[in-house]
Amino acid sequence: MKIGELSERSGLSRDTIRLYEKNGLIASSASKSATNNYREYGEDVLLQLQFVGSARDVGISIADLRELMKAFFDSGDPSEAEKVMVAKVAELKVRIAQIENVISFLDAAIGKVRSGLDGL
Amino acid sequence: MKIGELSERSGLSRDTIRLYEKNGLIASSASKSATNNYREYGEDVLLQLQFVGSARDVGISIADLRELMKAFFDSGDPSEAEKVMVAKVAELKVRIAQIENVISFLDAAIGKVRSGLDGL
DNA sequence: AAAAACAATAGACCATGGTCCATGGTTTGG
DNA sequence: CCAAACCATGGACCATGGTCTATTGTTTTT
Repeated sequence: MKIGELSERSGLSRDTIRLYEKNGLIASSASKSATNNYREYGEDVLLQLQFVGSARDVGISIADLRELMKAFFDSGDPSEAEKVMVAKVAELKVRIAQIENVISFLDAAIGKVRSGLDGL
Repeated sequence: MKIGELSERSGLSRDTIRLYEKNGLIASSASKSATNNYREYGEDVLLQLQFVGSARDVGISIADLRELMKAFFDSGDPSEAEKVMVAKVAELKVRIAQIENVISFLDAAIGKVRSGLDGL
């Protein structure tokens, strides 16, 4: 498919898709084919892009994502690839813990406000 | 305490602290006192700053944080304050779910790599 | 074949969140 | 008293991640 359809289906702008491609997060295939130099994407790229989108939403940087995608797709060394991904999972779990921490803080604050409401 | 000590104790740079103060995340107290115009902070600000630091780490924007801090400290309307905080907690829970989603994705990828390793 | 829709590229532009720097005033310790 | 250490301010600067624009080329559609 061409970038327009991919954009449509992934929910990412054409510009963003091109940016991601330029940064090595995805790859277009047969653009070199012939007449035009339009990017051509397979269905698989849509999946990749959905992952990338969620990951970006969650704050994973483009640089990290490049590393991850590269690990998964281009890595000659699978054990190295695994290492990268496992590390990222660990990082994300830490992040969840941090968020839970912030939530506790807020819950406490909410409790305080509520008791203030009830109390006086 | 003065900004240097607060910086020391909070782990945030002086510049960052000034930035946060300028953006209404914290407030310095008695600077208006007399001779100098040095910022003066109470112990409470250290706590606030620790919260702000964690929240920033977790990706909460300065703008959102201003709203939260304002809700908690300056709000005339406690029920409104509560609303803001509850909303943020909900948002954070969504974020956790998103991260868990990304983790699942990565776990699957790791599984794939591993089976590739084992299989061949 | 001509208009409308789509694509490419490069570069400008923007917001966010910090850091760094220059200048100048204040404190503090020796 | 005087140097070192600290503080203030404003503006420059930086990275990241995206969007927008202009220009030009390719398809499609009628």
